Amino acid sequence: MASPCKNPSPSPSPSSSGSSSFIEDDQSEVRRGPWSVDEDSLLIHSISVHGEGRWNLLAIRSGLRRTGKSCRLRWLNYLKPEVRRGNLSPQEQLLILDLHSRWGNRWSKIAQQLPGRTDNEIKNYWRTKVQKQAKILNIGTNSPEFKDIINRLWIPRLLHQINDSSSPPPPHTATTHPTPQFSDSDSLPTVDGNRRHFEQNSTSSESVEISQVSDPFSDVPSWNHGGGETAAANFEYTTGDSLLQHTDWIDDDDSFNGCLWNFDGLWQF
DNA sequence: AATTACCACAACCGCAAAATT
DNA sequence: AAATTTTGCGGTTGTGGTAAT
Repeated sequence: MASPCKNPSPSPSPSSSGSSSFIEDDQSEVRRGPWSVDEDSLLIHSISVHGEGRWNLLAIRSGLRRTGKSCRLRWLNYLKPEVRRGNLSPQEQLLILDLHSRWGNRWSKIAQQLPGRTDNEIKNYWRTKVQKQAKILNIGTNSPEFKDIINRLWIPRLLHQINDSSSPPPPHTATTHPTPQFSDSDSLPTVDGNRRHFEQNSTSSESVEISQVSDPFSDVPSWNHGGGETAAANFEYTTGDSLLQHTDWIDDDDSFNGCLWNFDGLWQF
């Protein structure tokens, strides 16, 4: 395949460089690879005149030597004014984790719940952040173990970040965070304007609470500097049906713990 | 300073469903 | 009703940028 590139405001004028990253055999061939500024302008103009849709026709009418498919993708994933760029907020990450637990790899469906985010972006997030960790831990993203990790470690950390950003730092004494219900819940995040919140499940017995015996984040910016004790051990997850206590597979396996600390990287947004 | 390894993500592909002719 | 075209989706890839060595 010809070569797209990480190019937030494409692009270094491929036509002038003769860059090898463009497949452009002759004047009649369709272009592939990164879009140039001129192409973007042309596409935007063409859409403003003809509107979205009928992408093949639009590609022809615009004079772009691109496939309709390529035009559509460029517009939807990059040029469309609503598209938001930049790091996913903790709230957005939380939502993605939750929705993926319900819907699996239904990226477009998940993206619909995150205004301005594209399915491609969410997919990339999942692959680069979530799947990577599963790979490091040598477990599948669908495995109960991995879901447990998400519930125990990832989500509390995101909640902590959200708390930090939305209110003054909580006291260091034990705090209780109301948390969304993940994975096993039928409740869906709801939209309140542009803000989202999670509806507590009607059955309070299923609501998830984190009782922080101590706050693993209060003193250190990242988790992996503590040594023997895992952060997981500092949480209890009450689900009503079960009290998720730290499991043997977490605490007994040093090599696993070593891997677990790789979660730190996930928070470096 | 040079090299290597890894990361992030834009853009591609194939396929299937939906819409149109 | 069948054929064709368009649209949308999920998976994958290639490469520039960056960090590590």
